[in-house]
Amino acid sequence: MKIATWNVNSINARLDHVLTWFREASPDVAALQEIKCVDEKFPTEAFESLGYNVAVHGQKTYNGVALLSKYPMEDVHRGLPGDETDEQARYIEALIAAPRPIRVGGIYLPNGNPVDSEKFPYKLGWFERLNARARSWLALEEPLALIGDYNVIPQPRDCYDPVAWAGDALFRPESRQALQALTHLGFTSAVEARSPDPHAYTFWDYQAGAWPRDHGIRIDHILLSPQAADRLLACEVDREVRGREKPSDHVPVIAVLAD
DNA sequence: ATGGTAGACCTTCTA
Repeated sequence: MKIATWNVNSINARLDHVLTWFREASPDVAALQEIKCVDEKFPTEAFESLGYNVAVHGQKTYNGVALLSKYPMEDVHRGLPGDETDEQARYIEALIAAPRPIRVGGIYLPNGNPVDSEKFPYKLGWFERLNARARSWLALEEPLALIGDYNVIPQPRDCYDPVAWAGDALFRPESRQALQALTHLGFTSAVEARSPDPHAYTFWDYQAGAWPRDHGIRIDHILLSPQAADRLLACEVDREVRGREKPSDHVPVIAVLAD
């Protein structure tokens, strides 16, 4: 089973680019972030024609997440529990009804910049809610994948210039610590476990020639519960996609689990 | 050199 995550930076501005990749890579399950549209504007039929079931948690202009699955999806939850006042569409989860079922959470974690604004505590609070959700799912000891744009650079080697990123919400100790705390609940990072690339960047800014200079960062992650990690065969970052026409600033990350 | 790009949407916010 191929499980993918991709921040597409507007699904409708990038539909041809995204569909081309889906035809090539043909993931069984995919989580999309930053669809930047309400549910009714999501191109559901285009994905259905490729054989996917579609679950969307959209929002006007900003954020928005979706799950696509070749298998039926059950027990779909939209929004991260723990704060009824949170109106940002950043989380969707479903039980993928494959022959060996797996629960998948699609994550678009808040950016958190600037750190002296309310956005940084929002990021850390969101992380606490995510970790609480993860803890309760892990207690079931079932296959689970929490995948998406975490907006966290885990280690200095995961960015081209750690000094340039010091102080940024994506690299602040509080952010890295929250990701580490989540991982230490019992998750395996698929990229760290299986990617041959020691850097494995997943994002290159549109500005300042970041892509041609390979000024990237690794912020899109696939975290697997022990029952899912036991089946991990391979993981890759599809960086070639960044060099195509009209790309997203993120590229897909794919994990392959034994069926 | 404090720049630069992209998307949604309508003037500025988010990333």
